Amino acid sequence: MASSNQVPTDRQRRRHLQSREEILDAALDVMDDAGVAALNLTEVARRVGLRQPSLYQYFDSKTAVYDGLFERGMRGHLAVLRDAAAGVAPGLATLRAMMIATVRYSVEHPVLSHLLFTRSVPGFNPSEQAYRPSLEVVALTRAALSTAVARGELCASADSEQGLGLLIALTGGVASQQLVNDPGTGFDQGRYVPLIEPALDMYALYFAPQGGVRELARRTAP
Amino acid sequence: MASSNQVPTDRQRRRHLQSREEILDAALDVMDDAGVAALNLTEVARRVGLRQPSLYQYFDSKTAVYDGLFERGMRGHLAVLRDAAAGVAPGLATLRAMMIATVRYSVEHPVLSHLLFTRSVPGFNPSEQAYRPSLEVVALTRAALSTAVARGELCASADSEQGLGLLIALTGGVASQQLVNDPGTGFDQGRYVPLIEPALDMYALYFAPQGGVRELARRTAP
DNA sequence: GTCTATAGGATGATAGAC
DNA sequence: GTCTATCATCCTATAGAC
Repeated sequence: MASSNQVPTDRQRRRHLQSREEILDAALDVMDDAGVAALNLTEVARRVGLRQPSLYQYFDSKTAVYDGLFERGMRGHLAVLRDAAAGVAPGLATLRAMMIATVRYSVEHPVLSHLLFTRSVPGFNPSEQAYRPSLEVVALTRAALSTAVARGELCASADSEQGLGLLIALTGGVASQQLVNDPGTGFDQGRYVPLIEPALDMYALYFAPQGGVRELARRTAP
Repeated sequence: MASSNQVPTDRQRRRHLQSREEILDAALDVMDDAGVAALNLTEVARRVGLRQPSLYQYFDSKTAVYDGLFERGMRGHLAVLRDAAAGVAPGLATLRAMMIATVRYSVEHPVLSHLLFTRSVPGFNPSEQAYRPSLEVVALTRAALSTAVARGELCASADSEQGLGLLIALTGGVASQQLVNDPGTGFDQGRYVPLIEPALDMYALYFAPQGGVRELARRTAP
């Protein structure tokens, strides 16, 4: 009895975390209906079957809810990238799989990608912990670029800030165009999703290895 | 005296329109400080030297203010594109100038580009009139693509929905990366702005005309 | 942990005097 | 056209009972 109401049991801890996740689910629903910047704790509480003040047992503030979603989104993105990379050969094939996975993740989680990849919520800045997974995402991408160069699939200049920046710009550009111009459509039906493959071809051509097309063009120039 | 308080004079009309523009200026300032979704009519009125209810002489609602800004942004974008196209040769050089102008416009007007190119304001949808200039933007871009093909600077497949989509994705991707990852930095200092040139090179290489590098690579393949 | 009650603000929009 | 006054909400967050 000494510690019965002092230290929570594992079971209590699990239930608490489970409730947090349910609240985050509801918050996602609300934002999906009303817009990312229109998160409303009263509506979240209603959907989860609680009164609004009860949410403060699970989150210290509205910003903390945003932060929880941000962390969930970043972890999710990292997870699908790892999955994508695990299923294919290293190097260029991995880059391709990662780009496709990122566009798919963005299209299938429009609210999260708005929160992750834009500055659409006025007061909100993610905590260091919530942001951390994205460092791993960048590290994975750099590693895949480096491997593609080592395997002779891309020229050395691809493994640079410029090469990384162009890849990210292409990926984000395709995903953003799909979300803005064809919202509500899934990955398989999206009108702009098919731009992924030519975008990747374009990238691979531009960073073709030495002896590739650019070198050929230079050598055969008049 | 018969019509003195019925039909406004030209001078009155001009002053009215001028006040509208001042209100839009103040609204831009507010959004620049607090975020695009945090537009606040009381603060706008304060900055323009009026009381909040007086704004309703110039705009029917808060949404109408957003719409006025949207139209201004679209007209501005169209104007810089026309300027950019007017100063260079037709075809590929025009495409290059238009892409640079678009990234510059986005970086120099971050609030407007957020409003124009994302869905960051929950309830807001632009009116047909406000949206109209963007149709002209697309028409200009298509024309430049078509001209570049006709001049033999790009292969025929560039003048397609795919060619247009890739160009827009590249442009928006670079601009978006600059705004998200390096906000507050100008066009000339932006760390991601220099991606424009390689992005254009990448595009031109991918859609190189027949007899260009891709054709060469095919012919000299083992 | 959940509730009721409420503090404490902010905000969009309208009515009506001047 | 501009103002004061005010309506009508809506929302985050806290206090304290159970």
